[in-house]
Amino acid sequence: MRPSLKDFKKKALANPEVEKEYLDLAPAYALRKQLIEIRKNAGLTQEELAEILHTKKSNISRLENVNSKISPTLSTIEEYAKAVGYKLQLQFVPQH
Amino acid sequence: MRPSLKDFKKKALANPEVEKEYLDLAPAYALRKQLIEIRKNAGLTQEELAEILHTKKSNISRLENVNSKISPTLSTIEEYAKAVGYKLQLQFVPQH
DNA sequence: GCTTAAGTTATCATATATGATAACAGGGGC
DNA sequence: GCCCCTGTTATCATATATGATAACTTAAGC
Repeated sequence: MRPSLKDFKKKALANPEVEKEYLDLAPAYALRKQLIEIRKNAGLTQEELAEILHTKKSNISRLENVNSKISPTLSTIEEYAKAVGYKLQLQFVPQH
Repeated sequence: MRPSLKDFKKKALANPEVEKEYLDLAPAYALRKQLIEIRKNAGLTQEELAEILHTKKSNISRLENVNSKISPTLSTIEEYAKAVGYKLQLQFVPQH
């Protein structure tokens, strides 16, 4: 029997309730999921997107990866979004 | 007679139409204006906000300044927003 | 089972954002 | 006029994001 952290995550995220908590928990996680989603919408692989952005697939992976500890710059996110046909909008919403 | 770049900017931004073009032109500019706006809404000076964020007012100025060439990290913006009572929301909107 | 495609992880080099300090500019109040 | 408050700018040191390369995992296809 192998370790099952990945399995756990997969199953947990398949549960809509857990999913929501997961997204609420850390906005950074939500970002990664959105990035992946819009890239897939564009029908691109990490490698293809990397080429458009003149970088390498490993860097795209790092950007999308939930386990990543980096806090990307706005321009990185903006360029990523643009490359897959989206534009980034920022909104500041008052707390409560 | 003194150079009037600042005057020009002040007058230009006072014009609603120019204002809109200005904001459309570069999202980065819009960001700076929003940052200043939410800080003022919180009734804080740069120095007061700097203290909350455990940094210095010169760094806050750099962040807010339109002439700044930096592309801040998401965490920087998030922490700024939180400190003045807002939360940051990211939206990816399809082009056209 | 092998191969290929897609994504991950580790590592290092480089670029850039951030922190700190100091000096300066402008405005308002007195 | 002189302060004080607020924000700006320049500079340097440090932290961190990004780029590049290589090796690895996993799944899908045959």
